[in-house]
Amino acid sequence: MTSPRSPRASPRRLPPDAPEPEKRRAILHAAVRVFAEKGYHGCRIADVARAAGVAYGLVYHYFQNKDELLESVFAEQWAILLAALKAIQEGPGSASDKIAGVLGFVLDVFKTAPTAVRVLILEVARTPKVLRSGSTPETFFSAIGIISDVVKAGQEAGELRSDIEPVVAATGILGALEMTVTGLVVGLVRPAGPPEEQIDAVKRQLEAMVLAGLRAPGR
Amino acid sequence: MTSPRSPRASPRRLPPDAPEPEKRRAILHAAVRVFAEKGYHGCRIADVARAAGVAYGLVYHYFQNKDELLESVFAEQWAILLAALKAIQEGPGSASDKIAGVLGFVLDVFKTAPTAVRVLILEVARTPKVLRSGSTPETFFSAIGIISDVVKAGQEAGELRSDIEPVVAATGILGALEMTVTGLVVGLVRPAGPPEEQIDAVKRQLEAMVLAGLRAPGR
Amino acid sequence: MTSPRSPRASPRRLPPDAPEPEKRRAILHAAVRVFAEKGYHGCRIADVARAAGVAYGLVYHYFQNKDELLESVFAEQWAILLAALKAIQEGPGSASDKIAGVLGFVLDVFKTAPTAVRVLILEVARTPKVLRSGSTPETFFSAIGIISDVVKAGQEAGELRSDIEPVVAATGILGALEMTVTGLVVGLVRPAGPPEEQIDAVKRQLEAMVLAGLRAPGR
Amino acid sequence: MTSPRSPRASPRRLPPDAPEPEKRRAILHAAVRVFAEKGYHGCRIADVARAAGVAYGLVYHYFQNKDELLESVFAEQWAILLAALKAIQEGPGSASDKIAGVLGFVLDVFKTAPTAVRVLILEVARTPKVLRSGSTPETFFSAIGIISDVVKAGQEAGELRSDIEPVVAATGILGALEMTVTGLVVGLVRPAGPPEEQIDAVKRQLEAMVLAGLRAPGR
DNA sequence: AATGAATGAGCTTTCATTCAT
DNA sequence: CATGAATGAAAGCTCATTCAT
Repeated sequence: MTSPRSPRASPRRLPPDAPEPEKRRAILHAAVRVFAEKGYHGCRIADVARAAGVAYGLVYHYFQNKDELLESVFAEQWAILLAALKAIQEGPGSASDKIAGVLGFVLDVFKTAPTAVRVLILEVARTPKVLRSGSTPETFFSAIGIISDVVKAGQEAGELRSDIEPVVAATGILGALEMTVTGLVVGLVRPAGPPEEQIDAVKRQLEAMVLAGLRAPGR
Repeated sequence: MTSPRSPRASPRRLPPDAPEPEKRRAILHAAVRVFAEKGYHGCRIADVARAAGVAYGLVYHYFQNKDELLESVFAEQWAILLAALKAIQEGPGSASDKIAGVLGFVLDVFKTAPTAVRVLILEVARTPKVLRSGSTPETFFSAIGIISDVVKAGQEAGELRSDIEPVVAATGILGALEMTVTGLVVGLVRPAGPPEEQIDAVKRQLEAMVLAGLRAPGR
Repeated sequence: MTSPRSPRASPRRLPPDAPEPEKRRAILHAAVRVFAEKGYHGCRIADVARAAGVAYGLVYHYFQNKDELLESVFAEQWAILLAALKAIQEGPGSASDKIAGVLGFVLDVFKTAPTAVRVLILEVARTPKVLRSGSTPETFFSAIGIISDVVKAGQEAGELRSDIEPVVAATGILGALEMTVTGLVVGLVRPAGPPEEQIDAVKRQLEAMVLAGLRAPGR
Repeated sequence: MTSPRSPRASPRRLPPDAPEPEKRRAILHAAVRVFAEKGYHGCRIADVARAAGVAYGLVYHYFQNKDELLESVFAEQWAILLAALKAIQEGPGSASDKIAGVLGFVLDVFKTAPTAVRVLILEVARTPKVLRSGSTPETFFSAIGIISDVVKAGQEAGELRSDIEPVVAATGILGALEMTVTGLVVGLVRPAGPPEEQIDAVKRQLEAMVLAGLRAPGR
């Protein structure tokens, strides 16, 4: 990985107006599945190509190299998450509502696309430093930043307790959320009832716990 | 052709009474450092050998292969953590005290041995499922189990709220803790003041937040 | 950690209709030469690749591993021999004619391609049992079987003596043939005259001896 | 193999009067068993040491290196065979008697020590050229030579046919014998009856065939 | 004599990347 | 755009051999 073999100039980006080629999408989606199953390092380009039903070399037609492929996968996933977070942040409602909204959103996505979430959870921010040169870390920081801002706003409004730094709060929230999803993914957290309701139950409990931990005294 | 080479008779395990060879320790410690720096996949056996100051082949004298080396590293680290968790669980004090104790322990270890924690955090439980065939997953489950038991005891004593399943609570606690440590590792969480006090501050805030989230109403 | 890496999906076998790639042939032929010179264990894949004039990795593109390469070499050589034996068996002539035909065929092949014969002689059927898991042993048994059938037919026709079990006879015939070729290969058997005639002389003598040993009394 | 790492001067030979150390014998015998099972290249010094019940390094105390160990094994086995051949040659009886004696001797040895024969059969004269620098090939030639002399004597006495060169005859005889033993080893040749008698039956048939092939016309 | 930990060259195998078609 | 054969550096693993005890 990251063997800087030939820092080719052209970023291989399609002209901004052209629609994204169908096969590029196929590769990207296949990559998500394969990464989810074997992890970034455990999979070969050949695996992705096969899963996408395209030829070996085509991957290199659309992506500079393996790293860029990973970056693209992450970028796409994070873009969705970030957009949602931003929408929630800028939307109406109290800080508590917004935090609950974030928890709910992630768990809902997990209900419909557990694989994608799994990749985000298990691979992001777990890859060696070298990889950290792309856009991934900034994006990760952004996510923390948004939640952090929501918390700060809540504190200033007197709704949330002020003795906890927003960054620490945001980190704790995301951590609890992430580990809960991991628990679901791994099968550790497995409440009674049909799958759908299981997740809803977990969502309610997590929400209650997190909000109680942040609520300003007397509220 | 390769005659199946009778599946390696000696499990390469030292007799249980013999003291651990000095060089074995050296390799294990070196592995922690190298994994921390480059990640499991990013490092070569040669790196570990060099860092340990031993010959290449000696690694294979003490460990079956790269995987077993990783397993051993994890096993050792987890053993320490689990022992501490158990000691806290069986010790005196209320459920809140014990939970605070767990948070404090992990953050204290981080203060003195951030490298080891980093390996545990960034590499463990982030490797594809298949890998989970060793002792790692059970150990991870054990950790969750212990915290979960502490929570349950607290609930039965009326000290902690009962509307949250112990497993969900335990997962949330560990998640918040882990992400906080990650934040410290990555440099995201970076409160003012000298390093020592920074961590103490984070510890206090995390503790307050977590306990408030679990406290039974009216307490 | 090595995710089990789904057992190599493609058996690396070309579709039965496609013509064999030129380079695959080149590798196979080079392998024969190199095995002949250094023996299976004494040669490296690098040697074969160099002798074939192809890149290192291409060997692994066409063959699973070193063992499979050896198997392929053997399979090819044996296939030729077996086909010839079968043709002789099913052709016209008495049992004696057919046995003489077999002796002649092998020694003729040796005249034109001593290298290939050398590989077959020195490497085949001399490798530990375990190795025998491929197709080699069955093929070897087939060869014995064919000769054995020829002998049996000759016995039933009253042409050959009946007090010797066909299998024993076949084994003796092939053994004498093989050792003779080995003697020629090693330079032990070295009659006077130019090479061509040397071999012919040996052929006549071997034939006379073998047939006299099998002839039915009174013929 | 044969990496001429340090052509140490001392041949590691014990003083000619001293009795052979018990452990040296143990190693030699273990080597025979292990070679028989896995072949020369398929076995490790560790295998031999373990089979002999001695420590790793002791093998190197008694033998220069792996090659010398193989040489010693062969030398010992061949010495037995050669001594027997010579005894037969110099003993009384006609050429036919002597040839029958050779066949009988080898098959008898096989009855009592099939393993040792197997090593001689399957490993000797099948090892890459490089190894041929020791005493092995000469010994092999000697065996052929002795039989060859017996044949020649028989020809001069008018007992055996003269139209076959003694070397060719000797090669054929040994080849038939060797392949027959191989057949027994591999389980290909498997006549009816209890094991003991099976071998005797094979012996009689082989003898009849070989002698008929060599007898002078009119005898 | 005996032991087995220690060494390291060498070999097999993998797989990201290139390129001719 | 698409293909997949071809390349070769890199890394894991083996095992003969040495050496301190």
